[in-house]
Amino acid sequence: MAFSDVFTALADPTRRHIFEALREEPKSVGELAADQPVSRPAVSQHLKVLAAARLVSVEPQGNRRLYAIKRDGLDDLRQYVESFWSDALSAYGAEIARRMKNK
Amino acid sequence: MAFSDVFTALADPTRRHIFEALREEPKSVGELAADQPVSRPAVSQHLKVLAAARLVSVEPQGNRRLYAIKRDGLDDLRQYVESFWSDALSAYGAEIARRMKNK
DNA sequence: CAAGTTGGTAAGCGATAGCTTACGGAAGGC
DNA sequence: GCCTTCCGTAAGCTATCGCTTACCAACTTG
Repeated sequence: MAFSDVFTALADPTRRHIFEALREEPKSVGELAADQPVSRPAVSQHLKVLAAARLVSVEPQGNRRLYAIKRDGLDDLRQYVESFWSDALSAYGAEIARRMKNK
Repeated sequence: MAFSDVFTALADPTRRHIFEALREEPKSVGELAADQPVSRPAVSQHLKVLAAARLVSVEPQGNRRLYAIKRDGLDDLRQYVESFWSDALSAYGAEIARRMKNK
């Protein structure tokens, strides 16, 4: 499943910060690294993981490489959460019902 | 943030399987372990992580402990994804616009 | 009360994740 | 053609994760 890659990608705090830094606008690796407490190669490795999870896209622009948020990974995540929604609701209701019954 | 715990909890495949096994109904540790390729203590440790992320709830019932899906963690996750939605949409649109412009 | 379930915790291990430094290659500026 | 900027990759180290076995506590049942 593609869920696995997305969860793994967003589980790391540094990687999540990088991802969130792209909310405003597409940025280059250097710009992203400037805002993080880790080295530039580390950021580059994180971006590779984010790209594999289809959370970001790359577009070479001259000398630099512009990274931007990509919808695909977020779509997977959203779908996963939504698929749990009705189940969780019913389970939640059953939980409440059972507690009232036990009382 | 509470997001971190949720992402970390669902990043591990075994832990996600355990979590998904609770979709149907609340189960005991032994029942959960029977469906997994790992030992019972491993399942117990995974449940601890899931509980810390507020993804499952526990209720002692006699000799056993019944675990069930809890909404709180899923709520956090959903909220995180939703908060990205408009941004991702606009970024996506900007991306398309830029590509058309470059062409 | 003794024996059998059920499950959480501790200790220890092998594997992996994330970081750093060092290097190489591609594009821009002179 | 050089020199600089920008960035990806390789190698290696340390810390952490997930697993196992061993142990112990709580409850149930005879």
